[in-house]
Amino acid sequence: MQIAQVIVNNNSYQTDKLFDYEIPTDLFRKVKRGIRVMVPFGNGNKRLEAYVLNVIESNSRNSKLKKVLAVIDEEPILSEDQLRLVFWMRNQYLCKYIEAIHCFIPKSMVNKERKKITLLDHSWEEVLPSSQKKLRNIITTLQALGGSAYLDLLMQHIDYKEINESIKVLLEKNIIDIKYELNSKINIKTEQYVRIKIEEEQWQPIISSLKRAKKQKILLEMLKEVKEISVKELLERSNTSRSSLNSLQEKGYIEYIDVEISRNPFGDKKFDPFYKFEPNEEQKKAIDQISASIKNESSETYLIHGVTGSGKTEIYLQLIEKVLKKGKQAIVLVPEISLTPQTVSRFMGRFGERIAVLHSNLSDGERYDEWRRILRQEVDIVIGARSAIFAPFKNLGMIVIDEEHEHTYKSEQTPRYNAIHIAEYRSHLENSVLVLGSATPSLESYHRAIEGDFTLITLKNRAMKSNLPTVEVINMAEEFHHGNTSIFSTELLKAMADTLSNHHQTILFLNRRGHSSVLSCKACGYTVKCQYCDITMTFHSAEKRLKCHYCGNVKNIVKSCPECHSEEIKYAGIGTQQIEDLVKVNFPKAKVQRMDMDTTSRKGAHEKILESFKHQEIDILIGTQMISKGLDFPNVTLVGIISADTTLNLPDFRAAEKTFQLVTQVAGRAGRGLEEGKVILQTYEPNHYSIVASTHHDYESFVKDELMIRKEFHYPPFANLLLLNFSGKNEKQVYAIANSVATNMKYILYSEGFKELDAILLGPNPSMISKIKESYRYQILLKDIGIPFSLLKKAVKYLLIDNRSKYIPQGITCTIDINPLSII
DNA sequence: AGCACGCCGACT
DNA sequence: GTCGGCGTGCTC
Repeated sequence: MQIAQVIVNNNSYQTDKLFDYEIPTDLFRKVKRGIRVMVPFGNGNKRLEAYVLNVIESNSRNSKLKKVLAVIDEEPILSEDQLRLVFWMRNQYLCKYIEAIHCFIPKSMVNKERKKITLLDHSWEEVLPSSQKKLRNIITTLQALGGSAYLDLLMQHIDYKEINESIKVLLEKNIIDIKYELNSKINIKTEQYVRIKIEEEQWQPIISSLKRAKKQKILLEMLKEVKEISVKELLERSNTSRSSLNSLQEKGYIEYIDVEISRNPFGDKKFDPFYKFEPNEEQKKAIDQISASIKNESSETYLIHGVTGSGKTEIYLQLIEKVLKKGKQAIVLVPEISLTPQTVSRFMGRFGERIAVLHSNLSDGERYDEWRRILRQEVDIVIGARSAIFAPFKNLGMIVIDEEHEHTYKSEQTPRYNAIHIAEYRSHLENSVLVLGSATPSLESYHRAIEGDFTLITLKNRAMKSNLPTVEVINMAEEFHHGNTSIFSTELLKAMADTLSNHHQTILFLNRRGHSSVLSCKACGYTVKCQYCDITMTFHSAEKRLKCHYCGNVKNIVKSCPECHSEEIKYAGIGTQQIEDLVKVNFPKAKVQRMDMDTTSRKGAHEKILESFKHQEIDILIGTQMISKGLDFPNVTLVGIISADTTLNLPDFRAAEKTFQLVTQVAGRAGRGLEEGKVILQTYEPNHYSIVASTHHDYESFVKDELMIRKEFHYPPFANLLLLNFSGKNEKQVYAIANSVATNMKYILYSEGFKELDAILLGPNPSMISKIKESYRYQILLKDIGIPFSLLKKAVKYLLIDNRSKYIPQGITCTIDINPLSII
């Protein structure tokens, strides 16, 4: 007997195991590893979609096994390599099978069965005594919904919870009918085509028979030429109507067929060709070195550390050309497509049609189309954000991860994977080259390069022979002592004036949106906080309202303090909106544009701003970290960093690294053309090692200092971290649960012989933001100091996965984050 | 996740 | 008594 071992499409820890089903003989040949099937599941034999992870042969006849009902796919939806990745991910990230599987499959492909309840035409009034109020209520609700409704919709209209019982009673009484409908969101977009069915020798008699049907004759003659054409096009070209075509079909001369087409997410957008250019010495060396691995199909990892403007993109482009020549495919990851439109357009401009683009604001349908294009091998290159690492290429030659230090490569939802981590494993599985690139590599990657895991390639010079900009640090404390209370230092204002008069462009950077992030009472110190989150509300001057940046809650501004009724309200914590206002006051004639989440939420707004900046319709561009990467505008000669301290002061072990990266990246926007660039960096901590290093563009010295600190305090790359997050509405309960997990954890580790637990387990502590959307948050941090990381993971798996129901009650959410990028 | 079963307080 | 809410345990 053949048995399929499947994972059912249920996102629950309790069903996260392989279930055995008998494969009926007629499905023997169709059921394979990686295919989807329908199976009966549970007491009611609810039909569920399931993924076949194994097919085994069993000698003993187990009559208790249920049978596979049907297969969904012709071909496996998950390849052998992808299956291997699924198993690996579950182990690595302690996630469920189904969570790993869903990474590989677009949402719109997942089938879910919905219960549809239909009222039958019976005189239910007689059958149901009027005392049965509940049942009658269900029926009247059903009538109001038009006689039939899906169960979930029906439940929204009825406020008691035990609806299933009543549904069952109604079904027994034959008052309603239940149907299961597959809520398949598969939306292969098709277009109707016609195909001619007439053989050559039949042609003459048929044509003569159509003497009186002029239009039909025209249609047939056109079809004879092209054999197959879309209905729409045919009708347009022939100037005929559908009815003529229909009568041809009735006579059997033609047939209609549905042909799959793709929606193009880029519409008719044309990309300027981006011509290949001759690489300089450094670039050429890098290309040659990596090409060798592409040629040998060795799964080597390269880390390209190249200063801003060193032409990393051109290296990627030329390497991809080599990959394509070998008949292989390439994946390019960029931090966030919408933030790097220039990079994307260069790829499109060089390679044209055979690229699929996966960015975060594609609709489900568009995402599905791109995925299909990849699967049908219509593209050779995928360029996309984090999730593009799962692109279903069959012959992968290379993975490029640009700006590899970016935190967006780490998923914020379970499974909390790191795309670099996945890329490493995937390149290993599929013998493809992995190329990481950054002007400011993450300490993890750089450390691994030093250790010899990655091959380091350094680019010291800018490709266009321009120099790196000079960076001038302004001590804002001194500025203040000299009587300048403005947020702009004298130097910055002067430099902005100079740049304006030279008709060059300025970028001002501040990593905080809104107008003011803190409103507080001068008299009693009260600060306005969100009622749902433990966070101060930010004043937005455009809407003249207060917004919570965590839950989106909006409040009117407070004119007087709700505590002491003082009317002295202080607006502190400067954001980009306020900068914009102040710039306009200081430079009334300058054309100023702000670019942050608030000005770019509309589709296409992003490109529009960059386009007008490119055409020099903007003198001063003000923005958040959105402007820190990928922008390449030669006329920008001044970059002003309003405050480097916002990131520096975060209570996170990566604060210094983030600051160095951000400052270096932003500074890199200046002086990319013929003119020298200048950066003015304002800070209250001019002597901090990350500030000093970034002013000298000295990555190596920063890394040296930072690595020493990381080693001393046992942080990555010298330790692995495991963060457990607990949240729930009842603060006391959240703490109690977190505490019991911590206690049990300590007990397990202690009994394994590890006595120094204070360094290994920290917490539970309230999270940095202790409340978000009315949920209280606590966390436990685990570090592998003097203990194998695998053992920590094993203990976590035992407590929070294998015995989850014992430790985590309903109402408490607990997430596991392996090597989080941030522990705040 | 969904569903059945069984316990228990709150009502006609 | 019994209705309905809620916790528990199971699904090949």
